Amino acid sequence: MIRAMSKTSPASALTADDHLILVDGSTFIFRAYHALPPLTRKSDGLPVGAVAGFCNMLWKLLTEGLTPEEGDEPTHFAVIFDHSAKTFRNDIYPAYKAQRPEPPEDLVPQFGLIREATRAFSVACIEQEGFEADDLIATYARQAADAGARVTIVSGDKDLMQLIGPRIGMIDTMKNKIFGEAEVVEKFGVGPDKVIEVQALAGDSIDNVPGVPGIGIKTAAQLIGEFGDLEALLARADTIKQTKRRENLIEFAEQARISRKLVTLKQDVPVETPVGDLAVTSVDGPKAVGFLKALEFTTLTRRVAEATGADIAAIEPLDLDIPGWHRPDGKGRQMERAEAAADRPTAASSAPDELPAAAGMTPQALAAARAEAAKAEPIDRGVYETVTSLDRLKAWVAEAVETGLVAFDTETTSLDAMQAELVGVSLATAPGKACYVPLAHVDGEGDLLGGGGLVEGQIPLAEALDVLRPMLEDAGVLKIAQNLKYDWLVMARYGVEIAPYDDTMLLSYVLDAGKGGNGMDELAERWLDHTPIPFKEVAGSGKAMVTFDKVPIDKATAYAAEDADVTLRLWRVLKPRLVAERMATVYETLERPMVPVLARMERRGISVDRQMLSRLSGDFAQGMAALEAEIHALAGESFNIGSPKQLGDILFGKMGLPGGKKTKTGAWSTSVSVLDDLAAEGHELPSKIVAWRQLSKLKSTYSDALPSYIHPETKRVHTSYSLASTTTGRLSSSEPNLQNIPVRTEEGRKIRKAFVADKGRKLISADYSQIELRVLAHMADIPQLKQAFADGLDIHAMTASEMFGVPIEGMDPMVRRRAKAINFGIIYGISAFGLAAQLGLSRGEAGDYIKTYFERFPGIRDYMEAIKKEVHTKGYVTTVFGRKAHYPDVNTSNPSLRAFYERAAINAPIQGSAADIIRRAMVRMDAALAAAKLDAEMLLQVHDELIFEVPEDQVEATIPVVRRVMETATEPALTLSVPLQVDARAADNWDEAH
DNA sequence: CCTGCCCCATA
DNA sequence: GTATGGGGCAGGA
Repeated sequence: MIRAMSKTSPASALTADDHLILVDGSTFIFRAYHALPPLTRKSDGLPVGAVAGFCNMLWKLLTEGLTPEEGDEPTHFAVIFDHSAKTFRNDIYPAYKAQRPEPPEDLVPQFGLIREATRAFSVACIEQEGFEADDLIATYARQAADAGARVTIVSGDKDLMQLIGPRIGMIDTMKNKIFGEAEVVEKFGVGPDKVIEVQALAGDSIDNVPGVPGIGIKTAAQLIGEFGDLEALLARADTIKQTKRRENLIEFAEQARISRKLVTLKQDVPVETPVGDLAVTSVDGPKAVGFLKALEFTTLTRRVAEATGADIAAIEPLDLDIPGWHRPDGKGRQMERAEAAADRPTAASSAPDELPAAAGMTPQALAAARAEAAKAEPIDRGVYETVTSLDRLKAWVAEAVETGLVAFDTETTSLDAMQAELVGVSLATAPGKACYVPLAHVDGEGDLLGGGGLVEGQIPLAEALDVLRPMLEDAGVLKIAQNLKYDWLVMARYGVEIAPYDDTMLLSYVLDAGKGGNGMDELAERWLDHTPIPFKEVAGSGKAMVTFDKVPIDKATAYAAEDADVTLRLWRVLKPRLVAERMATVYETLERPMVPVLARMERRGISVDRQMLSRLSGDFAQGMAALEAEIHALAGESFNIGSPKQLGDILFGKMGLPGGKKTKTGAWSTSVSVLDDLAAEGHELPSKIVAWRQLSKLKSTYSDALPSYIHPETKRVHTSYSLASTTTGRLSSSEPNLQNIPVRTEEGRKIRKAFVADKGRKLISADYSQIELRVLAHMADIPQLKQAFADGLDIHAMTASEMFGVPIEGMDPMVRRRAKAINFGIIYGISAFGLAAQLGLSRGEAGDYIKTYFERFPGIRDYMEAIKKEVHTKGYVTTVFGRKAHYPDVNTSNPSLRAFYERAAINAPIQGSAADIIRRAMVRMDAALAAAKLDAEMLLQVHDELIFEVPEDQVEATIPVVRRVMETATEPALTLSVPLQVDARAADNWDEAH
């Protein structure tokens, strides 16, 4: 039972018979707090849940050791705590663990209590200034192991895994999991001896260990496996093939070295208490019972009293002095606290929370707790259910309705939501509680004869939809999805309109734009330390790839249910951050409502004239053939004009023309600007190349490609908008990209002409005039610019007039052109280098222009300096509506990279505010048109332009409505100090409407 | 077949 | 000088 004092002083060295248990007290208390149900002292509501968990664990380990077997009790035992937040690591890297939020209010009083508990059980309670608990644990473990003793570390902290070895084990009592070398390999992909190398590369967002950007645990393990250790890798970083990875390894080499220092535990702390002094002594019964009685832990008090022979009745409860706790004076308050505590969501709870769920917990604390809990909870794909009966589906739906929230995901036959056929759906109602409902899986064995038949045991699609539809449309059930627009579109095509909803991709985007991707796999790595099954693994890739309906149902369940499970877990991490980080309004006004707006636009599509494009392709081909013949004749040989390499050899090798710019990889550039310069020197060939390139581009990218996107049923082209792929808040368009349809050249505009209204209808194009300069004038508060916009002046001419002192009347077009280039340059975060390139000036001349500009508009320079300062201190900048754009690497020591991030940061609030404004207009547009009883349909968005299709006889009525919505889009949240101006026109095709 | 590079279309 | 997506080529699988 209780081991009597087994060692006498001097208790110096341990022996091979000894067993040292080291409890990581600081981690334990946080994890116990989040993992265990909240508990308060009956008499006054003192929160004691974590302390109770700690005492139980301590007692069990002291009396039983790791196993209930006789003789497994420890000979030495210590609980180690962090002394204070600041350690030697902060001298190496000031930001280390700087992100740590304040602990939750109801945890604070438990810090002292847990130390009291340790002493009450007569166990060594160790902490030492300047060192983390981990370093002390490392030092003691090393000393004991070197002496031949067995060591068990009680912790769930991955940072301690580097210590694991033949004599040193680790156990997570909270999860009942033992960590040996195999578990370390599973977690880090390398053995314990290489863990620090991996951590140095991968970093740790929770502890603020920077690592190397773009490298996570997976990549780090692979690199370390290949190169051996960090230094070997850094020494040969230039041999890494992936450009971005190579650059990052080179650029962030020092950061990786610092990270390595941060994660390396110190094994030679000059400990104040010698390891021999950690010998277990018998528990002082009355002392322990007095303490437990004070906390009103009845069961444990009785158990300890029995084991030690102490008389409970005779022992007075200890009078505890509890810092951080104020005994409430009224019973009402106690009840309130107790109920609130009981309400607190725990890791295992599935309480639907629109927040705040936890009284006494700040939003920041809740968000931090959720982040920690999410990583602590393992994901077990084995528990997912395959739903094959209507009854089970009804049960899941009932569960979702009861819970009030459900993560939802569709599995389909295509990535294109407009073509995708539903194959199955997955649901999750709580972490780990997820299912997959196969609906249209077919026999994978299908050869030419058989196969293709529906797999047995699936619920008929129509019946399943009838059960799902009420839940998916139920206003009382929050549907959570990752990239909901896709699922929304698919389900809309099956007659289901999902609402209300949250989208984890958009949550991530609104919180972390610029910090990395927002895809599910990446988010799962970042927030759950989890790698979901790759799609490749269930469906194959390349030629062997099959559609999801061919995937065996058991594999499909593991994959699909996991997606719903992961989505739900991500939501539990990300949603609380909205409030904590003050981003709820941005999410709710600029992101979430865009989902159905864009989905409807995509579903409508736009008509393109296939015959017209086909003719154009023929014309372009003819033009190219003619030019090709001339080019080959001039070159004196036949070569592939489309190959920049071959072209460079001809121009700068064979023909000996003077090369201008070099490309990144050292080859001569053959870009238009270089070819134009050569043409200006009188060479004939380059201009023909430019002409050929233009035709080639128009043909391959547009006239050949666009018809292939015409939907077989709707006969229209349906682009896909991405809401979350730019740092600034702009949308992007792909498959096909309809945001880069040519407009600048006559030839290019022929493509645009092929975008047409259907018969009896017109296209309306409405675009904001100079919206970015107007936004800049407002944000930087520039009097001349504001006045010019108020007066409706030509802004570029006004700029030229201010700068060069010439009258606007009869201005030289060249002078205006320069001013225009400068205005654009300002928006892009101007540099003399860039302006010189744009205007064909010397760097010095361009620099003089910029100087003059700043003298005339000092407010612009002040604004730019303020933005730079902001991005360097905060790591992000914001738009007028509060959207954030993050630049985590802006503080790099690489000067040109740093300047690049600074320019991006200057541009982001301008571009992003304009993007916010048009988003607001789009969110309101459908309702405004409906209210005016108009049938206009919004089809496309091109950053500052919206394209509608309208019945011919409604054109005149529609234009004013569209214009009003767009021009007043900032209201009522914000009134700009400059007017917004919208130009709108209608025509049969996009070119003429624009 | 995949990836990086170059070039180029838009705002 | 900002923000994107995409086609063709070339090299390494």
